[in-house]
Amino acid sequence: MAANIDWVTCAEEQEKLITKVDSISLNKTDRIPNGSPKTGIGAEGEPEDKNVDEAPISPAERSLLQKIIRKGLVENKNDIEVQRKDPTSPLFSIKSFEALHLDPQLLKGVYAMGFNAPSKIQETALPTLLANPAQNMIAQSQSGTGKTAAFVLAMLSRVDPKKDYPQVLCLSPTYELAIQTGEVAAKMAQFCPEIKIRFAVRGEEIPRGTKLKEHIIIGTPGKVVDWGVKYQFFDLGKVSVFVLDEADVMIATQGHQDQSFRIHKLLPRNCQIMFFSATYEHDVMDFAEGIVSNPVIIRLKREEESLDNIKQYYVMCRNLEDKYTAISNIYGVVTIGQAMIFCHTRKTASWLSEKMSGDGHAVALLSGDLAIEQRIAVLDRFRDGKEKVLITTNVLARGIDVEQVTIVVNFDLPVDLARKADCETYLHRIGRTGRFGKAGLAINLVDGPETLAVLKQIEDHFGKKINKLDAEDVDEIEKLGKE
DNA sequence: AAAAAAT
Repeated sequence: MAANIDWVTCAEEQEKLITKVDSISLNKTDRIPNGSPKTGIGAEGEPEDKNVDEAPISPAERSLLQKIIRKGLVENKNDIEVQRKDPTSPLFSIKSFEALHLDPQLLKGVYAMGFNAPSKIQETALPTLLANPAQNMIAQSQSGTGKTAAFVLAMLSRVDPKKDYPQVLCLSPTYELAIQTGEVAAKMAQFCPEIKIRFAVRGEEIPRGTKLKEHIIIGTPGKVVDWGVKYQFFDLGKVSVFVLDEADVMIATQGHQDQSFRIHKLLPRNCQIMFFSATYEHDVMDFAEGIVSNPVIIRLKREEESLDNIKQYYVMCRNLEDKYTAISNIYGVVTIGQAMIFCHTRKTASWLSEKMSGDGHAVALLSGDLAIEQRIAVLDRFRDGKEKVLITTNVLARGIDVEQVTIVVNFDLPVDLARKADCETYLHRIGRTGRFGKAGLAINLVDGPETLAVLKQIEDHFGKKINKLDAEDVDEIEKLGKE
C-alpha cells in the first residue's frame, strides 16, 4: 500500500491552505456536474463563503496545492493520512460539527450525546462522507476513536425521510455490534423522529411479502441476505449508502465474505460505499480497494499508538491446569474494574465459565452458543457493571464498547486456522480496554512452546515487548490492576 | 475456530 507514496510534509500553513482551498472548491458549483449541490455541505442557496473573495490563492499556494493534488495525498497534523485516486474530489477537514451544515435536529442529537468537537477521524472523514457528489471511503482508525459515530452521522444525514423505503444499509459482523450501532444511531437521531431504523438480525421475523418502510437497515449478513436477496423485503437496488463496519472481517473471512458480496452485487452502481475498521491486513486493504471504486482512503497513523496506553504481559504456564491457576489468581484482582477473558472456542469458554463458577468466582459467559435473549441479557448486565468478569470468544473481540473494562485476559491467544498469530484480532481484543485514551492492562496466558511462538509473532508484528509476569506473583498483578 | 441463517 505504502509503495510509491511520497509524503507531502505537513505544516500549519498547509492545513490552512487546504481549509481555504476547500471552502473555494466546495462553493464552486461548476465542479459538480449538472449543478445543484444537494443538502449538506455547500447547500444550495447558501451565500458564497466570504473567505473566497477575501483570500484568493496565491501562486505559491497554488503550486503547493497542485503538488498535493498530484500526490493525491495529504498528511495533516492530526496524524491522519488521506489518499485519493481522484484528485478532483474535495479535500478538507472540519473543526466543528457546525461546519458540516447538518440538519439542526441532527446536530442537536450529536451534542446531546456529549460530542462537543469532532474526533480526529471525524474531522477528516465526515466532510468527505457528506460531500456531493457522494464519494466512497475506506477508513481505518483504532478502537475508540469515534468511527461508529462518524459513519452513523453520515448514515443519518444521507436519509431522505420523505422516501419510505430503505436507503441506508449497514452491515456488522455480529449481533451485538449491530445492536450497539443501532443504539448509537437511535440516540443521535433522537430529535429526528421521522427517521426510522430497522434491525435485520437474528430473532427479527417478518411475514413474507412485507415491504420495509424504514429508512435505515442495520444488520448482520445472514439476515440481510434473507431480507434483501432471498425474500426482497426491501430493494437493494434503491440503497444509496452502504456501510461495512469491521470491513476487513466482512470481506476477508469465510462465510461473511460470500454474504457481503451477494449483497454488494445488488447495490446500484452509484451507491456510496463506506468501509470502516481498526485493522486492515495488507492483502485485505488491496482487496478492499478492488471492491470499492475510486475510494478516498483515510487512516489514523501509527496503529501502535493504540497500544501505548495498554500494558501488556504474559504468564508462562505449562498446561491447561496452570492456566486455570493463573486465571484464578488474576481473578482476585481483576474485579477492581471489569475484565474480559477471551477463549479460542465456545467449548473452552463454557468450560472455563463453569469451572470458575464452581470455584466460587462470579463470572458471566457470552458466546454464540447462547440464545439471543441470553446474549442480550448478559451483555446488558456486563454494561451495567452487574457482572465484573466476562468470559467470551471472538464474538466480542471487536467493537464492543464497555468503558469500565480495565483488563483483557487472553486465556487463549488469538490464532488463525493455520495456528499462526492473528494480530488483527489481538489488537481488537486488547482494544476493548484502554478506550478513549484510558490506561488498560492485557494479560496473555502462554501454555507451551507453540503459544510462546505465537506471542513472539505478536511482539514482532507490533514491535512491542510483552513482559513476563509470574503467575504466583499476585501482588504484582494487583499493583498493575490498581494503576 | 467463530460468526452468521434456518433447518
